[in-house]
Amino acid sequence: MADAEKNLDLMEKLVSLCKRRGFIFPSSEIYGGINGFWDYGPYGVRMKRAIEALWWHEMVETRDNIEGLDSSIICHPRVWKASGHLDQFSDLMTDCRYCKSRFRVDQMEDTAVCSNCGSRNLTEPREFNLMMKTFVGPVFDEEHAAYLRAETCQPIFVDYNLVRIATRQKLPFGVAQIGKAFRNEINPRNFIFRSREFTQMEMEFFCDGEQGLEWFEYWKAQRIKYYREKLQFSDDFFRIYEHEKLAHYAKAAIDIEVKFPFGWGELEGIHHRGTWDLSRHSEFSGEDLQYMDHDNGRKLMPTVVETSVGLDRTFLAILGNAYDEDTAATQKEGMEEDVRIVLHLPPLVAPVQVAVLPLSKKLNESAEKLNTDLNRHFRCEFDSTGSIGKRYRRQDEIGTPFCVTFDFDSAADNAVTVRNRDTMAQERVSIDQLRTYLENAIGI
RNA sequence: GCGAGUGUAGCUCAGCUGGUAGAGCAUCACGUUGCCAACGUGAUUGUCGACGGUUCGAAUCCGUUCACUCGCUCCA
Repeated sequence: MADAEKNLDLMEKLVSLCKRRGFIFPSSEIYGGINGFWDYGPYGVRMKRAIEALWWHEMVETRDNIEGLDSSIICHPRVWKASGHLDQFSDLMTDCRYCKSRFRVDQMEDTAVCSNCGSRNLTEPREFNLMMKTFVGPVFDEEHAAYLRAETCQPIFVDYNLVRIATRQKLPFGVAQIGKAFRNEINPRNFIFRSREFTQMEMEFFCDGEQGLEWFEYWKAQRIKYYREKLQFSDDFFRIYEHEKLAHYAKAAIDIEVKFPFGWGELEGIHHRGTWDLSRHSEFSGEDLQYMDHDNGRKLMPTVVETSVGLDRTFLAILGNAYDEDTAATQKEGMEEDVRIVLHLPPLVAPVQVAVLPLSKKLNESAEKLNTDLNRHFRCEFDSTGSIGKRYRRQDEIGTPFCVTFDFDSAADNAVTVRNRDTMAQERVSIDQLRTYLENAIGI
């Protein structure tokens, strides 16, 4: 099978598995769906929150100089004037009906003629803006227009000084935020890779411009380490793309790209944004956002180094990387082996980390008690239906790294079998040691 | 937004030229089994994506629309 075909196949399998097993559903499905919107089901939300928690822990909780923020989704419209989102994307566009080219009206020499084919058969100019519009208050007129944030970083810049004062942070320090952002993408594509409502995990690091490039290199290294060690990405699964064309204010920018089922795609951007954002907000708000360095009596506009990740894209990358089909022994008539679908998810983000399975329904009571105990420390699931083999396969398909099987000897020897998802090997573990054993295995 | 393809049970799909719906898997119950999708018996499941038209009759033909996939386009 050709690579492209195989990859397409993988995407279809992921979409199907996600729906079937409750990871991700099309939004509003009973009404026919709505383009560019997705719902995270029971297993999906477990995993999504686990990824969020992992990022937050790595970026905020384990660092003294990064503060958290949870800003509103709707901001003052001038925020988007200052950021440039409103003007740059309020373009009037026209399409040539003949050759299908599209032009910005303000860039055309003659607004009645297609510069590509010379046709005069053009559509009426239409306004294109990627920001989602709404109205604040009950009156729906332009004076009350507002926008859902197109990225989570702008409110960080807007609140930067309040955060600094409240926390008494000195440069360099960062502010992180996880939240929804909205864009009216012309054409949402590739499952949850490009949707109109998505979650970003962003951290803006404020520093003295003289150290900007050093901090850029620092965060680049930190983020690569995170993907290698925490999400277990191998070196052939991700790559660094260095921007050749930089925004006028930026000094450096890279993207971390990963191998999605449809090809390489951006997962995270690490950008040196200079003083541009804070300068713009100073200018538009009239508020002086400069920083007073009391150590040397110097006043400066902080430089920003940004790390910006798409949570939904991380989710898709992890899923695609984890999906595997191998073969395993079966007792089905006339068959030696059968296909086994397994998600090799990193245990830290697996929706179910430990499945507790009684070997027989006769053992339900004791096994349920064990499940209740383990549930306090891990994401657990109890299942007693069907044969034990079937239950193992069910767990494989949702990526459960460990199955704990309570059997007929367990009550007597106070031990259970721990079955490994990846190797299918089993190990007898004392119930007293079980929590420690699982914590080590999961990497908590 | 343009072009192409697809849409039938939870999933994968079959339903030829119109006669009002099927398989495998999954799910559930009971029995059996006791560590890798075992077996037996039984059961549940559909506005055939939506709306409209043609027809005595539409999953099937026609139109419109919605969604998904791919290629353009877009992606601050």
